[in-house]
Amino acid sequence: MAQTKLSVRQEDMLTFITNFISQNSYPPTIREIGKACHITSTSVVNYNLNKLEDEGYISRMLRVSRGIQLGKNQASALVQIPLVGRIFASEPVSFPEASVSYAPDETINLTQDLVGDGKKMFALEVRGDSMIDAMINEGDYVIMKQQARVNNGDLAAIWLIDSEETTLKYFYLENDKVRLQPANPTMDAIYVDPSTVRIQGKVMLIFRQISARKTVSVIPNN
Amino acid sequence: MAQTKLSVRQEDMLTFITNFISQNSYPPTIREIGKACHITSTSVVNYNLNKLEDEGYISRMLRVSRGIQLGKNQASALVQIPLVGRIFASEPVSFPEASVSYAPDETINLTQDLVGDGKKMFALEVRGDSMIDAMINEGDYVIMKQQARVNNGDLAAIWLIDSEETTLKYFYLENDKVRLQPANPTMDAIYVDPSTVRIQGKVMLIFRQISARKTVSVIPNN
DNA sequence: CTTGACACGGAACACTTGTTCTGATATTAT
DNA sequence: ATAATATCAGAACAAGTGTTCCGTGTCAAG
Repeated sequence: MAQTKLSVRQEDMLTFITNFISQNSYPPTIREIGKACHITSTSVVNYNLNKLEDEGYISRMLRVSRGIQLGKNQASALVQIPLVGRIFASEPVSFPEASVSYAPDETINLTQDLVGDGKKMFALEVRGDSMIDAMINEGDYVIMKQQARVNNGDLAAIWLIDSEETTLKYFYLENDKVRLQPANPTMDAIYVDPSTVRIQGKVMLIFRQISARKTVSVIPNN
Repeated sequence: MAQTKLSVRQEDMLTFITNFISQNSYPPTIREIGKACHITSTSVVNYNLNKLEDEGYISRMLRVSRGIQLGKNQASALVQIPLVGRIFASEPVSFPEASVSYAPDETINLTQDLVGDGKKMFALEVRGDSMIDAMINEGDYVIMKQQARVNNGDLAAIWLIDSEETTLKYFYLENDKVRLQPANPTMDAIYVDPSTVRIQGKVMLIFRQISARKTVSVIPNN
């Protein structure tokens, strides 16, 4: 159970097992592992499998064919995040009521290692190109987690009460002033009073799916 | 192949298989199914498994122990994409040789509805902030597909022979000239001769994981 | 009634597969 | 150098496992 270093061969086996399972959705046999990792003897595979089990990377079922389970650290479980709508610049992010059971038209499947447990998270599609200061394009998807407090350095959706608009900026609380730092490093930060902002949520992930992009209307702008 | 109704026994088997997999993370054997569903003969289990396969509820691997896969409707498949390195601006994207079997240090798990089959795809982590014209930040991950040709409108990694650097730009072939359009709509396109560019690949996906971002060194730039 | 399709049970077979044993080689400690 | 430990290869065995064949019963159509 100690966290000693894995041998090259054991690393090899572990990655193969992981790939095999994600590809076939059932674990490989000892001989399949051996063939893939260039190990001629089943006993050696068995030997190293026991090592992997000792280290906690896998679990083995006694006398069960393909009885290999990945350790807790490995499994990249899926998370379904509801796509709740579009986000326009200068509009508040409207989160759905958490109380009502909600049936989204569309859900976005992501892995847990990207967004965590997915609790209180919603996906928004970005419309309009006025989020360039946040380095976000039209068509991008933003995964947000609804929360009223964020840590310093988080990219947050912030409702500016005075100007009545929402921006996505990195949030820093400094000396009783809130510094809102654009993601674009060439742009300047703005400082506002904490009472004039309301945190709506925190951005967990941004992604841009190029392949699905419609033929953009690009007119060379000279 | 028709969507006829399943028999009671087949329903039974299907629910058992589903539960078994989610509990053990490997599929059951024919005899395990038989025992759980009170079927004494393996041939009957085999018979009904084939029925289930005909109806599309499961897939079976020939002569493979525990070779049962749940139907497509159940899980959106995962794709593992190797993280092959970092990408700096003005450097050519170095794809790994497709011929050699390749063991990546790290892989990125994504769902198929985001990147497709994942074939010939590699993940790159962006270093340096000189890709702002492509609306890409430092720390972003770029999923690229290695290919020498792209369609008009694709975001492509392009090696500029003259200036000896790689840029990510939207690619348009127009009147014997190549128009390279920055993703940032406020920036101007450039026109080059087709002989001076070489397409290295196509960008499939870009994502930015905010939560994992290290505390950025942000000095207010007045 | 006869026929055929369908579902089932039992049994046997051949291959798969986890396990174990023996011995060899490499690495490290004494 | 010597011993101890770790890693490996080959072989063999027993149990697991998918497949197939044969026979029986049910039920609806002809």
